[in-house]
Amino acid sequence: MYTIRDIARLAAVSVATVSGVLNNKPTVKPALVDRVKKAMDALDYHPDQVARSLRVRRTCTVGMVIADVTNPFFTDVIRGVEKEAQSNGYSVILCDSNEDPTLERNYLSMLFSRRVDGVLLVPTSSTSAQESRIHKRFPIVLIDRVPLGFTGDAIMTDNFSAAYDGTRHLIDLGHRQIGIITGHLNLSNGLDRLEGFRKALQEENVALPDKYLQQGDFQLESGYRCGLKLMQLPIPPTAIFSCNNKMTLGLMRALGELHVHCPEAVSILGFDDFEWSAYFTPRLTTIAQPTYEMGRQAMQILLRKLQSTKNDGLSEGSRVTVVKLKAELRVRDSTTSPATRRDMQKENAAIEIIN
Amino acid sequence: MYTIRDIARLAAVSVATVSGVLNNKPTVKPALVDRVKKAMDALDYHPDQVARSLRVRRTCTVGMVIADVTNPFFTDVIRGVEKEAQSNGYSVILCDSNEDPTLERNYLSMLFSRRVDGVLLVPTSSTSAQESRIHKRFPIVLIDRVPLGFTGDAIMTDNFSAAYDGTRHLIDLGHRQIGIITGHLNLSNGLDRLEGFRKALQEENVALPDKYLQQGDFQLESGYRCGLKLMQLPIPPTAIFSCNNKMTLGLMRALGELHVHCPEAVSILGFDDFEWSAYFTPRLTTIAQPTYEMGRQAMQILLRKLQSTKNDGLSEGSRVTVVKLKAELRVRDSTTSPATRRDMQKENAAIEIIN
DNA sequence: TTGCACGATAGAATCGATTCATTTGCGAAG
DNA sequence: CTTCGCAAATGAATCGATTCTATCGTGCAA
Repeated sequence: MYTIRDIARLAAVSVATVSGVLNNKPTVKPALVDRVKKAMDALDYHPDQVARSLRVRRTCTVGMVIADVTNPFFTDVIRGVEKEAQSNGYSVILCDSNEDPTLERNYLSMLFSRRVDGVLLVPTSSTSAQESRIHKRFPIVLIDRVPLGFTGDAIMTDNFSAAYDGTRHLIDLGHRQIGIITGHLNLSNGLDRLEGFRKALQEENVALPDKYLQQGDFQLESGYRCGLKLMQLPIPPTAIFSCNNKMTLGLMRALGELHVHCPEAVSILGFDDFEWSAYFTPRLTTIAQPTYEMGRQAMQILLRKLQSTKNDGLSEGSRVTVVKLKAELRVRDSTTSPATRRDMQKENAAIEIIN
Repeated sequence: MYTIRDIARLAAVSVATVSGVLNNKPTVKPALVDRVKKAMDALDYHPDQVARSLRVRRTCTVGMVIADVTNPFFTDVIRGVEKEAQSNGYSVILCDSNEDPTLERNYLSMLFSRRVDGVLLVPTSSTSAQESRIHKRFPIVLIDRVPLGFTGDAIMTDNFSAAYDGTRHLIDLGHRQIGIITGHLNLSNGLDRLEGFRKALQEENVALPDKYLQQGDFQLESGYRCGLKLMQLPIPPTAIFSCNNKMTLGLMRALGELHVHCPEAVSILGFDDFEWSAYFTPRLTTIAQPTYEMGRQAMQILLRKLQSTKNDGLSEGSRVTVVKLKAELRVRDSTTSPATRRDMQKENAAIEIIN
């Protein structure tokens, strides 16, 4: 393993000159640049970034703490982050907190010891991101959700509007008995989606019976459980809004087991689109978040903060950025007007008679 | 930001003593350990891992270069890797090569500069992992696939047996016209699956017409294209084996567009199971790879190599580990005996008359 | 009482880069 | 011909840990 001194010796220059070449300082004469570069090639020299980081007090590394790598929502975000990081010379240390606050805390602590320049965080419900001690360590940008009362930098979908638009779609189709399976309500994503849903109902004077509001926790199992509850009510809803992808799957399973057909018997609107959702039967109507873009912009916000803390003459670093991205409603086959429901049932009846 | 010297001063000991406490060397007297720990708590001191890495020539960081973060196959692997790394005090730098050899090369170079202790790599088809220069840099463990003639450490599914078993399942159901959509054939995963398929056919003297073998590239688009070709043949196959998850989706789209019903008109066997595949209609019969386990064991193999190169008195470091994990055939609804096909078509005909 | 051995602590060198303070070299001006 | 100034190159200090070597102090034996 060669060092900068080996290169200096081989090229017959000082280490300072080699360093100058590495950082293409304009003061080094072209002739020397050439000699040094030849020497580096000859020894297949790659400067040690660890040593460099120690000296310049910057690692060009960011930490990313997410809740679940296997959720396609997050993997799209990761891809955006990674792409943007890579093209700016940054690396990403990936951490999976598995929605566990203790693990999240440990990861943040570890990332601090490794002296990452900043952190992208999908916070757990009782996140340590709110503690001022953590914030003194490095810039943090939250992704997807923020705890109530959070005042720092963050990027997320405009969940309120997204849920509002989706619900309007159901109402416009003619639904008046609409159920919802919510997520956690102590983080912004869960709460805002519920509020957007409520707003749309209120505007059209559609009632929301207590039983039509089922609180889940964004996990598959809860979608299944809430789905069963909703469809086993004396008067089941004619449409259900499921607040994330995993709960939608649980809901689908519940419908399957109860032999409730979608969209004939009930319309389903899911939050989160994913590559496969167009292959379900029926093809799912979903609210698609701009996942890749969210990751990309999250990294951009973080990079901007890193720039401004570097030349900290400006107090730019203290300005707070909050970005809300627009979601897109993708209407497919799982939502139809409740009027057609009766027609379809008639058809089915006819078929049954034949069989 | 405090350093070991601040702690030493506050605790009125030498830096060597503080270092001794940090690395719990047994020679430090309990009384001093106490004083030092108090000082560390008081200043919220977290030792700088960058400085430590420089001195001990070890970063406790590994690089992971994969082909596509958004493919659920890889995310499960990542989770296994990350979990195992975390519980051994290692961090993972994630890189997405996007199946691009140039990008792969750049990432490997960057990881070397960052002095990662080792690398987990899902190689692209013309990977640089075969160059001896790369291997001198750090231990590498390949995941999922190896290039032809590769001789280093690797972990993957026993693709040959998996494909053989899956194909037997189709034959046992009574299929004799079986098509296949293969992946790339210059990496082991694509080739071994084809060979396993061939073996099963040969054993039962089932012919494989040229037209029944369609070469894809593991991407969705190729599954779609090959699916169209297969089902538009004068005598289309009664069953199709699709060699990975994305191509299976493309195939499903092709079937949809052609209004070919599965499993009535054709049985589908997919490689790669994923959380959602039980929610497709029909529920997909798939060959499930032990993804999480693959990631976990990949990291274990790498850790073992790191151990043995550390105390390099032993030449253990030169022994090569190749692990092939068993896959599991998950029979669901997309594969049925071709005999039932005619019955179903009759049913459909009946329904059409009614309508 | 003195000397020696040994365990515990201290001090300084080290890892490999960057960067500051100097020195060197060269050309122009006096 | 000397000197001044500026650009280019050098050498040493530095970042914050670890670790080697030296020193200190204590207890035991002669």
